[in-house]
Amino acid sequence: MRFAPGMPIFDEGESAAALYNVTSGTVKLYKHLPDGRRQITGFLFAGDFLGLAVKETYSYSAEAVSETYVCRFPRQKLESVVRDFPHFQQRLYSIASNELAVAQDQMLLLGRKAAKEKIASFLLTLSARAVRRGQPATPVALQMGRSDIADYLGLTTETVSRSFTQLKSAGVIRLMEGNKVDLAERDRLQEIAEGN
Amino acid sequence: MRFAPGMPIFDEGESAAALYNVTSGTVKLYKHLPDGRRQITGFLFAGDFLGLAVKETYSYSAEAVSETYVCRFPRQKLESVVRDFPHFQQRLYSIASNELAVAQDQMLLLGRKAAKEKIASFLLTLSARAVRRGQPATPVALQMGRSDIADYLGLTTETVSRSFTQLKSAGVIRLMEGNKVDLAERDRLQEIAEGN
DNA sequence: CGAGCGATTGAACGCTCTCAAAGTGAGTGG
DNA sequence: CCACTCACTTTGAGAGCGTTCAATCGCTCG
Repeated sequence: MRFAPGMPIFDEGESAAALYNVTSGTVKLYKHLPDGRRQITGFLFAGDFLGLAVKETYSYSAEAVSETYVCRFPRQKLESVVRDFPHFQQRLYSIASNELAVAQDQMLLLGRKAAKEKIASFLLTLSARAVRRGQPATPVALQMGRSDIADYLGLTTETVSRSFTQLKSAGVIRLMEGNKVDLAERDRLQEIAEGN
Repeated sequence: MRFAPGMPIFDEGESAAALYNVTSGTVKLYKHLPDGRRQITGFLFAGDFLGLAVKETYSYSAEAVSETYVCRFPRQKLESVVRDFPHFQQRLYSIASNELAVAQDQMLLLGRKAAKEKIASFLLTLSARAVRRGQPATPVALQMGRSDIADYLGLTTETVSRSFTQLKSAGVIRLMEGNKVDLAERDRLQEIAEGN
């Protein structure tokens, strides 16, 4: 299935009818408060899964950030596959367990890191994930806008922008055309991410 | 196994040798930054599991908050049980998937809620979990100290204390002896938790 | 070339933190 | 039984970081 930028893949509360795998592109997962405040709980890239849920409905919304292709596994079929190949269940557990560890790192970031530390951590995480997909560690391509980054890190777009500027002024990163960021001083960025 | 208050159950980075189930008591899970800042990622009560990890080492530390009894399942044995009873694998997946949803709620709290909203949400969550364990919805017993609550909600002890005082002054809650909190106006508390 | 959206920059405010002190309660020993 | 200690909580005052509100900049697209 193809999704254009900004298109919803599914919404919080919808019946959880399928599991998806991102083939290419970028997806964001998010939750809303009644008054409109938003928290993005994760960005997904090629190879990532979404829709892992035991519940009857999705507990978050998913939306394409850039042009995205996903592979859809209807829940019924998935369940029959799992019955025939118990190994798949183990794989699902492994994925969920891994996402849980990522979520806990993100809690540490949201609860205890300062703005500049959040941005530094974010860039390093994106870089590491790019490497895992076989892409170079730098420059990092930011598929998402400042407002998505802000809602992911628990900040405002203005603070995100200011933090980027500060890191740029310090020579730690370089903002390039095409919304790419060159991690000029990766070690220094690592130190900043950890609070030094 | 028995753990006195403050005793570590396992530490981040340790070899993940076992899965635990809390029989009685309270456990906190947390992560540290190099400079000592701490984020508590969860509190566990009777019936909750800890140590769900596919990785070789634990990605967080676990410590008893009150006197706690846990049931320990060595990983090896667990794996053989899972091999013989594939249904267990499904159960593990279900638990992990559920914790993931809880973690996402917590991200929304940490990233987007104000101090008073965080406290209100916290009290309601504790109450709901107490009900699930067959206990009354109110009063809620706070097994953990202010500093643990602060590190769970991404606040300081002072702010936690002040927020409690504000909610008390507004008549929404009542602070009782034995570190119990009476949710006098549950509806109002719910509204505050959601930002109204 | 103008419209429009997102990003950046600026100025001022306010929520939460920091630092400090006082209050409270449980446990200990005289 | 009471004074004392120690840890934790509460309260106060002031500062700072990130937000809010607002304006400008820059790019893309029609």
